Amino acid sequence: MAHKLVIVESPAKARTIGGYLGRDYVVESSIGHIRDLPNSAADTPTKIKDQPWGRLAVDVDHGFEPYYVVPRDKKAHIAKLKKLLKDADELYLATDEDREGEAIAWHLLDELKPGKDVPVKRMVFHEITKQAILEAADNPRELAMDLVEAQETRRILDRLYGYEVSPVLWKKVMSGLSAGRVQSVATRLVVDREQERMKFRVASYWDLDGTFDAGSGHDPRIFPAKLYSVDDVRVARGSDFGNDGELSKRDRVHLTRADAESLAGALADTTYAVRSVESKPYTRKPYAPFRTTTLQQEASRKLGMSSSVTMSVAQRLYENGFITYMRTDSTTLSGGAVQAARTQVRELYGADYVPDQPRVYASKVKNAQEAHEAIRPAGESFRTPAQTGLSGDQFRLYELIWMRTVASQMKDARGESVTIRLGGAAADGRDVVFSSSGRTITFHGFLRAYVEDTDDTSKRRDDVETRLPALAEGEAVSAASVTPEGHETKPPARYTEATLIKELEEREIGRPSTYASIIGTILNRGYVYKKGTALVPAWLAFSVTRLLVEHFPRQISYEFTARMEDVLDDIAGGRRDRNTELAEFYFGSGDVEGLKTLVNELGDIDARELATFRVGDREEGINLRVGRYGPYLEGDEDGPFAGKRANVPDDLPPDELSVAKARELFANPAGEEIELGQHPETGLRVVAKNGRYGPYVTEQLPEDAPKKDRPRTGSLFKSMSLDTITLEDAVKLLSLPRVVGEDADGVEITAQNGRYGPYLKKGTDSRSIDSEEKLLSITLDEALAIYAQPKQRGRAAAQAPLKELGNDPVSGQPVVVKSGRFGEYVTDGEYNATLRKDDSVEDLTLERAAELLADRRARGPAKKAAKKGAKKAPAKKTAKKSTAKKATKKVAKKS
DNA sequence: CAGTGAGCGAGCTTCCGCTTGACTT
Repeated sequence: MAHKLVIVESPAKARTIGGYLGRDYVVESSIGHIRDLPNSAADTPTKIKDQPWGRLAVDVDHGFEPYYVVPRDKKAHIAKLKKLLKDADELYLATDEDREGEAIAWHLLDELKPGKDVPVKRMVFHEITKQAILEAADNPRELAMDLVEAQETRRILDRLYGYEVSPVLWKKVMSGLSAGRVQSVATRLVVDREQERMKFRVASYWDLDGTFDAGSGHDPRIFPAKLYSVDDVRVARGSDFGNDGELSKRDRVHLTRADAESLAGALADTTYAVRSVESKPYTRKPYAPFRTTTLQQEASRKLGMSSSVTMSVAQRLYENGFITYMRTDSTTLSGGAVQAARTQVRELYGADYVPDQPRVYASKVKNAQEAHEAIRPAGESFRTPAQTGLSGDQFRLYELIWMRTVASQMKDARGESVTIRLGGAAADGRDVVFSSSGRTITFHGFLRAYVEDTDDTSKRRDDVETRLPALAEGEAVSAASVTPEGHETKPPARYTEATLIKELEEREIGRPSTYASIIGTILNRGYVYKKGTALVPAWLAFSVTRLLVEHFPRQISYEFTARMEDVLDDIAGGRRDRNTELAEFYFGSGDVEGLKTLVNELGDIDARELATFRVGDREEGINLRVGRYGPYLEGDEDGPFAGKRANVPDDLPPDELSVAKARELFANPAGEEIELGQHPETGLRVVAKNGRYGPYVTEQLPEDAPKKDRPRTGSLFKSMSLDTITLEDAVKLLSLPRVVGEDADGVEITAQNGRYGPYLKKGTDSRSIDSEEKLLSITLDEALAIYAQPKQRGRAAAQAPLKELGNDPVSGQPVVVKSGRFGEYVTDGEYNATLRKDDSVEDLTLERAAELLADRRARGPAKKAAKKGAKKAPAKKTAKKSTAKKATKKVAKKS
């Protein structure tokens, strides 16, 4: 029977909506985007691979035309959708109403290609309630192609940014690194904050902490107050100092310890009078319902969940129908949800807590696309946490969301905040004022249900009460105690996952669906690491950020994304043109240099300079350098540490690398070594360390040993670890190479560990052996037996194929799968093709193997001599010719 | 930044945004 096919983005949404729409409709999901630019060479179609822009999959010379592919794991799903469409008489594209959703709708249309007799409609809704869905089905619109263009612009710009700038980092900093519009700015935020911390100079300041007695009859009778001013000049507090440790405000008196102590002494006999009592009404509005970022922040503060844990717990709640969609930038509640919340407030707290009018929360997020509701309990009436039957993290997160939603429809908290100033004269004639502030809450309102936590420990939570006595102006008060108190300013706090995400949102960088993964990216790349909950930048991030700031200032600027959003809005509104904008970004225009130009001009970037950071002043002569094996210190040629180097522990936060710390590291450059004891024969100290080639043991020669005496070393066997290694093991390792014996001609055979693993050596003839343990145990007979065998030429060749697939349709040669140095590959005897990411030996068919081989063949014979100059002539003459051609062509393109 | 001996298929890394998968006992 014919039906109408509705396609939404999320399977859980499809289920819900299917229930609302009834039997005439079949509701399916796209499961997000269904097509995208190929993300790696393996997925790039052969026909564009050899184009100069093939790596980008965007034809930058012809209108920035993108080449989309359906990812392998989506193919089956597309087939399913096509099948459903076959029996449909109408297609409703009901993806989210935002830029990405509009693009998904267009991709669906372009990929499913409905027949002319199947009308296509675009259906949009912002809340998943029966009424909203039915209305949406009755009021479809057309696809907004300008919005699709805006999304394409965003997609292409991100591709060009990421895939052009990342290779610059591979060349100049380290292979495998990445740069992108979002991650690079996120990293920069963390680096900039650390640099502020490094520049930070602490300020010490003092004040007086007083305890005052309001006299009997007052409740409370005793109350605290702090020194506020001396001779009408305000006493400096922490916020009055800048990061340089200097007072940043005028008209402040900076008290030292001596000042504070002498003033306290002079106040010993002072009596005080109330100078002023200022009372203001205190009102506090409830917080808006959760959106993705605020949920992540509160789950972090209240439940200690990381952003990724929060999202996956929320995902499960969503899939099981407990909450609405969790990736949203909207704080809007549907009418039904508002009613449900108000009902719940009445039931739980009484009618007094229900405001007359429902509360409406406008979005605070600048580039909000508001395709969804706020995150709230699902349904038209809310289940209390106890009614859900949930447990563990799901229960706790649901409870948080429920409380927040309910509280958002409660009355304001009301009360009074009071400031009391007490004045008195010191023995030396100075006039002093103490100040005390209190807060009383007369009606808690929403605070009974939910109080937001704060990241800033100096801020009071909204529900904290401090009661003060009801004093009147002129009333006399005595001091119970006046104590000098010392304080120090604190450096700006490091970002946590939650505060970094908050910062990114405020700067319009990233989207709800990506906040958690942005953190994942910068952690995975090694740009930042976590120390407790704090995000600490690695030195690598300093190098990368420096390169980007110096050479891609526009792209790495904090405003880049916000400006891009404005442009995209204009494209979506038909006021600007996609190609003009992309061309400006990529090729430049007027005095704006394009990305392409910047990338091409990078030959002169000095990688060494980029990776060098001065520690302390020039005179100290200390540099930190970011090396392939991590950060290390190096002395200036003309400085006190000339020629010296020292490892810097990977987990030493950059702001803790003081000059003193650097000197300490120079003094003990060995870094972390594990003391194993004294060698029973030589009496030398034996230690285990981590080195360039992994963990190893070595012995410490006496300081006065001649320089050419090298200490013996030995890599740990794979079966050993630095945690468990014993002196006994170490002694064995140091005994290598071991003399196994002599052959019939009197040539010595030794056993040792090398770059390619354990092996035997007889003169210049070496043979691999199969276990490291055998280095210690192999006998002369066994060794002679190995040498009696002819030498194997190459490990790969010696191994039997993993699988035989039959004959290749092109070459007619048998195709086999083998395991080699670079992983598994297929070969027909002439060409070898490495298996791609998604291939497995088990599932590999001859068809797929032939595809890989054809792909490989299309790129021509292996180019052996191309790189390091021809050492040996390649076996095949024909191969040599085309190799040379290929190589020249490539060079020409690069320059 | 410890120090080592052969000869072996080179080819790939990377962006941001949408959304959930998961071969088995």
